[in-house]
Amino acid sequence: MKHIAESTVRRLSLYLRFLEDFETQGNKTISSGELASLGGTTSAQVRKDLSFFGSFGKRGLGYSVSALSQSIRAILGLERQWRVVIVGAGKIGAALAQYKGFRERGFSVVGVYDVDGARIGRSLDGLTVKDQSMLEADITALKPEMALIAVPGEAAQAVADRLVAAGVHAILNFAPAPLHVPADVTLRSVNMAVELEILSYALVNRDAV
Amino acid sequence: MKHIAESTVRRLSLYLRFLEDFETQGNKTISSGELASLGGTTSAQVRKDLSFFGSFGKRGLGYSVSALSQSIRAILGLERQWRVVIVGAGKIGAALAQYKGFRERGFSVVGVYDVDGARIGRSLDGLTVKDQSMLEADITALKPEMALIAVPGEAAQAVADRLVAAGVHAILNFAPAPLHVPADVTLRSVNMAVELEILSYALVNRDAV
DNA sequence: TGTAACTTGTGAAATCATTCACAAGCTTGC
DNA sequence: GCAAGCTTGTGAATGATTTCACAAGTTACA
Repeated sequence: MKHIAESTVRRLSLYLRFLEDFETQGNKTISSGELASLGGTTSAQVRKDLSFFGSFGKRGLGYSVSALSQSIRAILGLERQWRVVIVGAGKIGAALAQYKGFRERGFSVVGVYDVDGARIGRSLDGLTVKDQSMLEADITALKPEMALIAVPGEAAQAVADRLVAAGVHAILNFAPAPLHVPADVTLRSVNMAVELEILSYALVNRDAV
Repeated sequence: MKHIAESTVRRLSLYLRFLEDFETQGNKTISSGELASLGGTTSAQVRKDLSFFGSFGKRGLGYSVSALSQSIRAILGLERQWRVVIVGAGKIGAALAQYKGFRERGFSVVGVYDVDGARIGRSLDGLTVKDQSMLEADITALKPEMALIAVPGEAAQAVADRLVAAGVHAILNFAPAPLHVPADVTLRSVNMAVELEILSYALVNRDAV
């Protein structure tokens, strides 16, 4: 298949959320225009995004909410459970470990690790924080597909290297540091300070934005 | 000034981080190529990003690390302190309130609010969680420029409306819900589940990514 | 059955972002 | 002072993404 833009994948994930909300409200069908207004985009954008993957609607009627949800779940690979480990049990790591939204959407946290003795052994929503030295053995045994990095910036690259060596192919990095991984590993980073700085830019350049 | 792409602003924020690291290592100048390799981009991209704002380098030599840091800080509006309020003192809100990276970069958290009596009065790194009913009065008194929303999805739009009515012009939303704000308010959203779903897509479509 | 009102799917056009490629400028060393 | 070696700044070219605009399919209803 042709390469799909990240912006398209991100929007599909949002559409899925709206479809689920829409379904609980008892609606059976939805048009591209309705979906667009929920997500702050345009109906043409919605239709184009979906068209990369096939034809899901009925002309004159719109999309079946349940069928489209199902199709998007299949496209995104959400019909299965994904196992996730979290490295770093500080404030952010602990918050992520206890975040209900992950499990609801099929992401199951199977391990939380830290180097700090004061945190090891602590219980987070039924999960016990383990010593980081157990990371490799656990990855071998539990075969998590994804990892979240929530350690200080200085430690992040070393953690990423260990995760990659142990066989993890997808990493979501919350540490404020640029990470380098091999081409066959997917890496995404969330940097809260960068997000605030973009807001700062917008505030001081209001006319230009 | 011409409109600047968000991708450019985001990279500027990253460059600034690399420049600061680079400076603590005692380096005086840096070339666009070095800056690019730190950030996983190209030297042409770095030069183009900077060229939107002026001419900061010396041909044959590169950029003065300290002068460029300073220039980027000015561009991003980071030469001043920004006051931030956090609405929602659950796991995510509390983690954000205690995140050191914000204060280090000039973002000062001046208030944390919640509706839950069990959380009100709790102390987070010197800040006391207040009842959400005090939000408007505090915004009037403290004049925060930015707000972080870390409440459940269902409550997020109502919080956003109150923030906007009270005069906040920049919002960073961590709630998993689409928010609608007037055009003169800058809104950004961070949705962790979406990030994981993009990883999921990448894993099931490895060849296509 | 026929018509009016919708809505999709999609090439084509327009817009936006990145990469190329090179003239021009600065530094160093002889 | 001059040549060699770098590196910037930037138009032009390329590539990617979004928007436009409309033919074609569907429904509702008289």
